[in-house]
Amino acid sequence: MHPADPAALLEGLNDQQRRAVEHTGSPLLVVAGAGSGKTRVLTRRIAYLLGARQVHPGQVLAITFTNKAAAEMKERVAELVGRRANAMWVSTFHSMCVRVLRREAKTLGMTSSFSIYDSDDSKRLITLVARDLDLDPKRYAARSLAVHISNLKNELVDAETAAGNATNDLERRVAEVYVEYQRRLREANAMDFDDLIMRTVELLQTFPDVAEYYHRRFRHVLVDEYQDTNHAQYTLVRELVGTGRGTGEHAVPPAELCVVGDADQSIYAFRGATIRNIVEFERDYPQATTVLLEQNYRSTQNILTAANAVISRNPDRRDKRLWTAMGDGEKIVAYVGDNEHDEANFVAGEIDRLVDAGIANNSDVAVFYRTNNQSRVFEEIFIRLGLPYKVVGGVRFYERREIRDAVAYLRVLANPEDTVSLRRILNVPKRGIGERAEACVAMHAERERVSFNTALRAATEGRVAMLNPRSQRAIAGFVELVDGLRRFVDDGQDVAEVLDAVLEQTGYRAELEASDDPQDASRLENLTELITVAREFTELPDAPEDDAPEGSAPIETTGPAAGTLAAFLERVSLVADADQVPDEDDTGGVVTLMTLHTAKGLEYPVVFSTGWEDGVFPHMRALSDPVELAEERRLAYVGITRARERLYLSRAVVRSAWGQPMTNPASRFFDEIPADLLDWRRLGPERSSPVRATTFGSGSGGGGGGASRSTFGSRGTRSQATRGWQETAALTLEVGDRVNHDKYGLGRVVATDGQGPRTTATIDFGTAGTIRLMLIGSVPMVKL
DNA sequence: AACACGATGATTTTT
DNA sequence: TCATCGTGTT
Repeated sequence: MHPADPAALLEGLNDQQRRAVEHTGSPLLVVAGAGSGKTRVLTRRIAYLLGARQVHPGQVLAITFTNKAAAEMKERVAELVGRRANAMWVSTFHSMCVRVLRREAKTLGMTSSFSIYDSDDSKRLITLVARDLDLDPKRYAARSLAVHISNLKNELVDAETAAGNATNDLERRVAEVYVEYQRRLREANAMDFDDLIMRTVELLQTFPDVAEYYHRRFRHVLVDEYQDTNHAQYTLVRELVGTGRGTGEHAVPPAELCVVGDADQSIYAFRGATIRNIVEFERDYPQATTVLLEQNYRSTQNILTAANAVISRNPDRRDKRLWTAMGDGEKIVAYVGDNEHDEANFVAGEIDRLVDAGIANNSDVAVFYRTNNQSRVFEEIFIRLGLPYKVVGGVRFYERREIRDAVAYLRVLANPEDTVSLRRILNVPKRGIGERAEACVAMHAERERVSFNTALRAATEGRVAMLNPRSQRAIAGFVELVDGLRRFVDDGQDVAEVLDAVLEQTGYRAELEASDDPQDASRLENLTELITVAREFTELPDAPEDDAPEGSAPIETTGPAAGTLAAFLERVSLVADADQVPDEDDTGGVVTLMTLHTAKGLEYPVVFSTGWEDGVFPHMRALSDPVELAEERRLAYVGITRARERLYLSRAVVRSAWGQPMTNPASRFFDEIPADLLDWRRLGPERSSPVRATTFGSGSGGGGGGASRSTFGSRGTRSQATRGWQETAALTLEVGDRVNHDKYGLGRVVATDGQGPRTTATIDFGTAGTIRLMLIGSVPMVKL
């Protein structure tokens, strides 16, 4: 049992943290600097509500941005209060809204089985709409239209209002697309991510009974990462808290609100997040109390001083100075490489040195960069040195084509009207329903004002104009296939079984198995993985017991019953993190590579923040815009403050961008760090005698190998040189050698053949197959 | 309907 | 550089 002794819950907190935990009544803003124990404050506060203030756990709503943060918060609260934590709503903005919306779907004219469209689905639909409206795809790219519409939704501007407000051509076009896009979403019984928030707001604002229900239920609302909220989310929170101004039976006093955030860590403005929400919190909630957490429990003072110095350059900022009782620690190591290979080589060498010296394990180390493509050079070198690593981010599991195809089938089974998913799988795998046929069906749908699904069924009866008999038969086959699979679902089969049947009966699996493209082998593995996920999902449903406070109406659990297809789809739609940040207890440990954005919220004893070049970081597009530059600076602040003990900042003089070598000046952020904090290991190539381009002997020169090779020649020279060097180093292969190929992955040489430039190697790439490759030109492969 | 080719253009991305 | 997209060919 957890007596949740109130005094114990305040133990070990500093004064400010304690104030935040104990504060009662008025809205509370906790300005939590990086590493200042914000999660601790949130979890203790929740436990304190329960333990000291007799709050029922069902009255608590805690909102985060990520599933990971929600899971962590729930776990840490459970450590304090035990199973009572299960009765709380601790969830992301989006899953919270889905819960509400599924419950109230009818009120909004939807079915509770509505599909959730992610940005890819939404872009597809917008493409269709734009095409139907005859918009020039050059001037009105789907991606850009999607961004515009998303921005409008984030500002809670609906399609009709957008149409009315449009003052120029672009805005009018966007509004036109927006109107039609919403019509199609409704028709497909679908909502996009932004709708989830916007429509929940709409629901609460339009239906006082619904709002009252939630007002009575949630007496405490806590919001994490408040600086990342956009206007819609801000309004949602306000509606959830309520004004207490209702009359008669609607008079429910406002809920107690506690928001936690750090304006200096707002790095998602490009997604509509507005610091305004945190900067002006006090104006929005006049009686609000603010608590400032400045004591840092993560980093050394040198690291914090650097972070403070950089962020202080941002204009219009509330001053905040992180400090620690832990001492100065090491200086920040700085390094200038001749090129990105040199830089990566330095990083790898340093990691090696730290690990050898027993100062760190691989898992203690993270390498950050501004853009994903920068990971490549690190991967190359780490592979060559046998340094285990993991890249976090990039193409995620649920974004892979095969996974999306499989999920689209499931979505169509759950929601027959889901047009985007339906059209996605219509001819996947190829079954002879081409563009032409699809267009005929779409035409029919539009003319008859019926859904695509209905039109498809009309096609099987020959009621669609211009459709040739062959296509008609193919469509009939498809419809039959889907109906057969749906019967499977209706029979109550497990999700994994349904998925298996989908892959089998559609021939999807067979097609991949028959292919000799090694990528398809990995696709097959991913699908197997998806089935495993589905199986685990049915076997260990993690739906919590819902336990509403006494006196309030009982409330449904998560919506769809645990383990069902609907529940699985919801999980898949709202949880994108199948790829995880490696655990520190991952055997032996791996170095973690990620973008600065992904790094937010994490911490590592050793951090390498790389690519500190004007044009890279800060990014080119931010150089001329003070607002964007300020956001880049916050990104620098986030990067710096991830480091606990050792921080390395590095740049390369020359870096290849899109195949062209670029000479970039040092990042301006270097100049913003007090010089005495920096320990420059290398200031760059000596100006007087640039390192000569040497000829490339065979692989003897270990150690500094690539590092000292100059790239100061002409452009052509550089790329030739690098390539030549990789050739000799990587391509002297013997039977038994292990290699890593860009496309085929890890393999072992089983045979070699031929001489000189005609040398070939036969390599067993495991599941990707055995392949014979010529070792000529720039082979995308390295020897391990 | 399916494939092959050249033009294009390319931050960051919790949901 | 490299993946995606639209166009043209078989």
